[in-house]
Parts: sequence; structure tokens; C-alpha cells
Amino acid sequence: MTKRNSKVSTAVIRRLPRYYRHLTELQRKGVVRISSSALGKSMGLTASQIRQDLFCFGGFGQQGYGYKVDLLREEIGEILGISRGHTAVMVGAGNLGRALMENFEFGSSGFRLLAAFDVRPDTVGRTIGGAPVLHVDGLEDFLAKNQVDVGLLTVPRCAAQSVGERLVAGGVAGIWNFTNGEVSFPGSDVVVENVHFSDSLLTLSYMISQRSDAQTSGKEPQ
Amino acid sequence: MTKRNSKVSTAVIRRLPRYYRHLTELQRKGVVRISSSALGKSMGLTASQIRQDLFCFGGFGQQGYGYKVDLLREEIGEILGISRGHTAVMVGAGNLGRALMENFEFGSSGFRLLAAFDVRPDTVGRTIGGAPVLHVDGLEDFLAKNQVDVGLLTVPRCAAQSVGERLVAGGVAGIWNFTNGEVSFPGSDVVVENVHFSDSLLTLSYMISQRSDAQTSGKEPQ
DNA sequence: TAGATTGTTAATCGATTAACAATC
DNA sequence: TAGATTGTTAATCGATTAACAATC
Repeated sequence: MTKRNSKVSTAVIRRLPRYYRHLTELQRKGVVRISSSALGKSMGLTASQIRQDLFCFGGFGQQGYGYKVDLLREEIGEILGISRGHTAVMVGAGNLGRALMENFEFGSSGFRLLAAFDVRPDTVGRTIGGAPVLHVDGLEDFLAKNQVDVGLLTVPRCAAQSVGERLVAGGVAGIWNFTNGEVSFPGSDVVVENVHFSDSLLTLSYMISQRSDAQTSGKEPQ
Repeated sequence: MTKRNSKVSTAVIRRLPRYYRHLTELQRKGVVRISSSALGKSMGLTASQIRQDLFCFGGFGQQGYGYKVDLLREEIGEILGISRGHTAVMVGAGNLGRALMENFEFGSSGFRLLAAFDVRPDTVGRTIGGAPVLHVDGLEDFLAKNQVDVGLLTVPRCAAQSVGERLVAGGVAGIWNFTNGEVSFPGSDVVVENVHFSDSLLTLSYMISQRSDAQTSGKEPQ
């Protein structure tokens, strides 16, 4: 039960949501118990790595038995902060913003989307996916009156930095950035999480290019 | 000019799109030349790491001078496969799919979106962002008649695996998966690139939770 | 109890950083 | 030329893997 939380590497942190997702799936399938080796096999990780990862946070298993799926899922959810009642606002209710409002289950990640902000008259005033779309002029006021943990950037790239600064000034702890540009807030300890679609596609582009190179030149027969 | 391409680590590969993005931005600003240390400072990397990364692919710089921005950008673009004329089809023209069709610049990553596929009668037949929406029944036929490199999964999670299998059977080299679930194609050498929104948000959730813990307990005054 | 599997330390591997000769 | 900065090898650091005693 040792807790040696001090400085968990980002490599480990990025795996936690995957664990959570896989455990949720296992629970849905009715699996009650799982060993590190079985979980590793299904996730493409080594049993050692899973035990080492979990060891960063404490002992959640039972020797000779493995891990109780529901309990481990619960613990990892707790580590991720799912039960902290986090809140978010979105700025930019264009196509992508609306898609997230309508489809993305904020609740599954422990978030509540309080409102979206936009400038377009045909969008302001509507309610999408349960959240109201307000005029962006009211952003500062809203942030002052509500505890908002995360600001979601789905504005056009050119507006990203300035809107981000308004969110940071308003006191958000994190920025979830969907614009293809970089945003940065020096002097602030706000956490920025980027979702760069084009980085993702270019990585895929590289990998399929390699593949066809290998085929063409007859290398790597395996 | 040594090329020692053999087995470039994924850590390096994932940084290439970032280099490309930053160099594009520098070029747009009219910067002609940059040193590894200046680029490192602006990207939050060490000069050493940048030179080491580029060394995987060859010598693109000039001693005593640095790197020509346009040339380095061009070279990295080439490595990423941007000029290979990659093609893609999308399956699932719901909110998210439409948002990508209308907003995402496939061309900037060297891709052409040939078509989207859906089942809804009010969507099939339309043209969105320059690409036609066809009925998913015609997917196999389309894949047989066109060279398609990447299949884009924007269907509901429950359909992801089966639609993915149809794309793989049709011969795509890569799957760009936007569904929140996992897809896998054992026995195939297709490359899967996941965009897991919830993993991203949960990572952010963890990081802001840590931040508030530190504040509350007075730890890490820094 | 015997078998299984964790928690935890030690060993290995790979990625990042440092150093410096080459050279523009 | 002197100064700057790369290309490239060596050293360090951190993450993954292996090992095994603890124990359910």
C-alpha cells in the first residue's frame, strides 16, 4: 500500500486513461477479476509494466489473485480525478464545437460542460447538447461567477491565443486546445492539452509511407 | 548526409509533425534561417535533441549557419510523406465527420478526401466541404475502383470495428480512428492512429487535479 | 498446503543530453 | 581568419523489463 506518488512520468500518466477505458470495457463484459499478464496481453503491454505503473500509486491488487476489475477501475478513476466534479466551458460553437457538444460524453470523464460561447447571432441563444450558447462578451462575467476548471478552445486558429488568454485570466486551470496552432501562457501555471488533428494525420502519413517503401524495395520480409 | 533511417523511434516520429508545424509558422513569419538552439527554445526542446532527431534522416543544416527554414520544412514534409498524394475516405458523416469535412484542411497534410460514406437518407447525396457523401453500401465498390490510402472512422463506436474491417478488406493502409473505442485488425499490417478525445481530457483532468492537490496541501511552493 | 500473482527491487535497454571535432 | 553551429560520438538519465520474495 506504499504511495510513492512523487513525480509520476508523463508516460505513465498517458497510459492511465487507457487502463481506465479497458477496465470499463471489461466491466461491461462482466469480467470480475484480471491479472496483470491478461490485461497486458489485451492492451499490448507487458505485465511488468502494468504492475510498475500501478506501483506508482499504491497496491490495488491481491497477491495470487490479481486485480478486481471494478475496484481497479474505481481507483484509477479516482487518480484521474473523475469524481472531482470538474467543469468546463467551450469557446467557439462552430462545426467542431457543436459536434463535441452533441456527441462527446463529458460526463464519462467526470466533466460538466456549463456553457459554450460564440459571436454568431444565429448560434448565440441556442441550447446544444444540454448547454446554452452565450455571447462571448459575457465570458469574463461567467468565469467570475462560476467555478470553471477547463476552457475548451474550438475557435478559429487566429483567435486561439487571445481567447486562451481571456480564459486563463478568468482563472481556468486547464486549456483543452483543439485549434491547429500552438497556444502558450508564460507566467501562468495553466495546463495546456493539445488535440492536434494534423499532427495525428501526419504521423499516420509517415507510417503508411514507410510501409509502402518497405514493400516497394522488398525490404523487411519479416 | 549520412542516412541511418533504420528504426526511427516513435518518440522522434511524433515530433516530426511538430517541427513541420513550427517551421511552417516561421516561414509564414518570413524567418529564413534558424539554429537548433533557437528552434529548441521556441519549441521547448534542447538543441541537442533537435540535431539528434534530424540526424536520423540526414544532414539538413549547414555548419556555422544553422538550417534554412524553407529547406528544412521541405525535407521534413518529404519524410512525412506529404507530397505522396495520399487519399482518404471517411465513414460516418455525423456531426464530427461533417466538422472535419468542412474545417479540416486535408490538403495541408498532403491528403485528398475523396468521399464520405453514411446511411442517413438526408445526408447521402450531399456534398460537404467539396467531397460527396455516398451510401455506405457502395463502400467496397468505391475502394475497389479507387486507390485509397486511409480510412477515417467517424461512425458511432459500436460500428467502428466492423466498418474498420471493411476498410481494411478494401485495402486501405491506415485507419484514422476518431471513435472512443479500440479497433484492431490482427493478421493485417494496417496502421491504426487513434484520436481518443476522452484519453486527452482525462490526462488534463489528472494534471489539474494534481495542481489543486499541491495548492491545497501547500506542497511544491516553487 | 501448493499455486498463482502481486509488490518491489535490480538489471537492461533506449532516449535524451553533453561534448567536441568538422566545417561553413 | 575567427566565430558559429552543425554532425556525430560518448555519457547520462529515465523508462521498461526481469527477477523474486512476500503473501493471498
